[in-house]
Amino acid sequence: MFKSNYMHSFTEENYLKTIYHLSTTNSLVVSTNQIAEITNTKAASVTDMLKKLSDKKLINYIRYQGVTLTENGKNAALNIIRKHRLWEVFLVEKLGFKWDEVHDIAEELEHINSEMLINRLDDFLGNPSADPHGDPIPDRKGAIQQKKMIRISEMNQSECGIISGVSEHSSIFLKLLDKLGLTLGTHVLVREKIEFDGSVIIQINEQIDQTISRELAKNILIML
Amino acid sequence: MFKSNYMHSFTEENYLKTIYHLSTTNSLVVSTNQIAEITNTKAASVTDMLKKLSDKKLINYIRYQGVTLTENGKNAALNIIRKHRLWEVFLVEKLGFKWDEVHDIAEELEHINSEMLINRLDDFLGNPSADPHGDPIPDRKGAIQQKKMIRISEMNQSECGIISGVSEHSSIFLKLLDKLGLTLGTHVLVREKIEFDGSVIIQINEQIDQTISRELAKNILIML
DNA sequence: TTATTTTTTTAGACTAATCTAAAAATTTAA
DNA sequence: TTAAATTTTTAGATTAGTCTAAAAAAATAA
Ligand SMILES: [Mn+2]
Ligand SMILES: [Mn+2]
Ligand SMILES: [Mn+2]
Ligand SMILES: [Mn+2]
Repeated sequence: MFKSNYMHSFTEENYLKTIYHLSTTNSLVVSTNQIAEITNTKAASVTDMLKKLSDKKLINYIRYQGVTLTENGKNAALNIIRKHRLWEVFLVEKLGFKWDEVHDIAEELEHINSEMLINRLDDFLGNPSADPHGDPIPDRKGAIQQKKMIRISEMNQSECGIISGVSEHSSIFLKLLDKLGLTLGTHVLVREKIEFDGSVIIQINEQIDQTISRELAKNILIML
Repeated sequence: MFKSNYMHSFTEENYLKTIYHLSTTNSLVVSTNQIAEITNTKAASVTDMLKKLSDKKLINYIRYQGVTLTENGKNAALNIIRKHRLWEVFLVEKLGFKWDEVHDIAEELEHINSEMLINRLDDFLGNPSADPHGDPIPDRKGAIQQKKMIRISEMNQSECGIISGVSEHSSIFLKLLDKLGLTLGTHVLVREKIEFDGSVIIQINEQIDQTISRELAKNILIML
């Protein structure tokens, strides 16, 4: 078993992951302040770390201009995300955790360093393609197959589909979805879109109708 | 779920575990140099840490006189050992690792902090009482049931028993035991003790006879 | 296009964990 | 019971990651 990639510290890994998430959800180029906000640090600390990651050739960094991940940096980030999501599957599928309970534990487990471990875990779980929140799991080469999903708020009247993901991962949000029966795999049909407040009336699993707020509709992802 | 014990750093946890192991295998009182050797640090660094652990009331420390664990320190150490051994069981039983491959990974996993996680893992594994090396697993209260075992080197001629543990955990030693068929659960009968070099002729599983060196005989533990 | 606001970086300091070298205490040996 | 050797502690530095305050650059507004 040979060591293919360099070791990065716990902290460096968290920065890389943060930059990856920001660059895929917002603009490709990520700013110092954005990173500071997510990592709960100050801009000055971020600047220090950006210099270090740049020295290690994990990011492309020009003063005052924001950063992007290099190929190496992107691979490192994807590997951490792979580990995070596989551990989340393990916690839910094997240990019986709820989907709103696993994130914090996975934040710790994602830093365990063993390629053999994570590949065997992957096999043990049956090589899942998505985590408990519907997020895709990169394969051992870092390839990620993004499914096309739209938010309920973007659906048209009488369109239907299956709940396949969420764009908000807080415990309070996920527990609410549980309560409303809006878990992954649920069939949703848009009955009516209320223009006044952005709320949406949906039919759940071809049975009851329910009104959900715009906030909810914006954060539930549907595969048509 | 309430937080019962304070958080300790990764490093503090490793010192506590080291002190526990030294105080149970050697004398109760542990010296600075012993700790330095196991933790791969220098005596000066150990002294610094001992002051910190003493301030936190995890050890009883008097300058120049060595340390013992307090009740809190012992509980913290046992909790880490519990996690280490449960993870080792998981790696072997669920992911198919060999007993010589799991220690280093468990050294990382033992620092994951979640009581809920470890208790669920315990249940998932069927509440095992020993790890893959035969070492007892403390229960969730820290209680440990030590089985009485003796080394092959201490057995008398024509005594027999079951291999139930090892007192050496290096990969090279464990792989050798595999090769010789001396894994946990193997039945051993002492045929003859060679005085000249301390080697022992044993019968394995009521079948073939084999001569093992004193070094081997000293590190294999038997339950009579 | 100049002035104001916002963002980012630098300067200097702090903490945890480590080190080397030297001093102090303890143990062992003569 | 004194001298020598060993062990342990202190003193003073170093590194990673963080902070606050101030300076510099960029973006926005007048
Ligand atoms: Mn997560
Ligand atoms: Mn997830
Ligand atoms: Mn081990
Ligand atoms: Mn073990």
